Amino acid sequence: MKKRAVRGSSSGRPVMALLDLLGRRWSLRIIWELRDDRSLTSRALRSACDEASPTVLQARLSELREAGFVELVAGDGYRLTGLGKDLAENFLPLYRFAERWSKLQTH
Amino acid sequence: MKKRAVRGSSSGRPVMALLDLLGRRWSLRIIWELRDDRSLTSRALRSACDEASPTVLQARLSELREAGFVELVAGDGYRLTGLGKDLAENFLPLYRFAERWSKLQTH
DNA sequence: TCCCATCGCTACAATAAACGTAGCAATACG
DNA sequence: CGTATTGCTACGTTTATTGTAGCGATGGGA
Repeated sequence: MKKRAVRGSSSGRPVMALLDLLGRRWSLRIIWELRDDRSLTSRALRSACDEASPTVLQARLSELREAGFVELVAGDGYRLTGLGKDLAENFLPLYRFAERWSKLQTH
Repeated sequence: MKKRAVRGSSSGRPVMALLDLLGRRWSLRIIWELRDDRSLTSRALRSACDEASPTVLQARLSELREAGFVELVAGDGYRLTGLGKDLAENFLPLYRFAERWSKLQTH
């Protein structure tokens, strides 16, 4: 029998916790959809995310809110916090890489 | 009845495909563990990844190899390709962010 | 007031992904 | 020959995600 954290892999070093949070389904996508100061209602976000299940979207939103990356503004929907924008900024090179990479993929 | 891709969310825009690949469990972690030209055997990688199941690790490795990010060098184990290093480079700001963020978390 | 649309969010059964353990074939070294 | 390692797979169990439906609350008209 092996002991395991609630959702392991984040034991110890700090980077792991973020990789663990972002390595869940739709986490990266949500941040992507909220980039550039976009604000989306829960349903608009669901549409943007390819009609993903509201169950898991709410779960991710809760986690991202608890982590301080996302906030819910009454009457305006979800959007990135200052910290969340900071995170998204750090994603920019990754997104640019994705563009280049996708050209290699479809060749 | 809704039609859905094999592992959806990557439909259409190119960035999605990468987010989809990296948004799977252990993907980000594997790249992290292979950073800085490290080369790890499958079992060493398993140890590094908190004894994750070899089933899923092999699956991720296959996907990452197919995507051209990781390669298996006979007698040396797994390591990042040139493209993989390029990807890892684009992760650097994210890792640095994680360090800062983790300090806010544990407060 | 009533109707109706929308909001954020949840229940719940069905399906897919990941886990944990064990072990295979291949290779290398004694 | 044995033994240890490599990459990798089988398979039953557990966990995560899906898909559909619907809740209570809120805001506008009519």
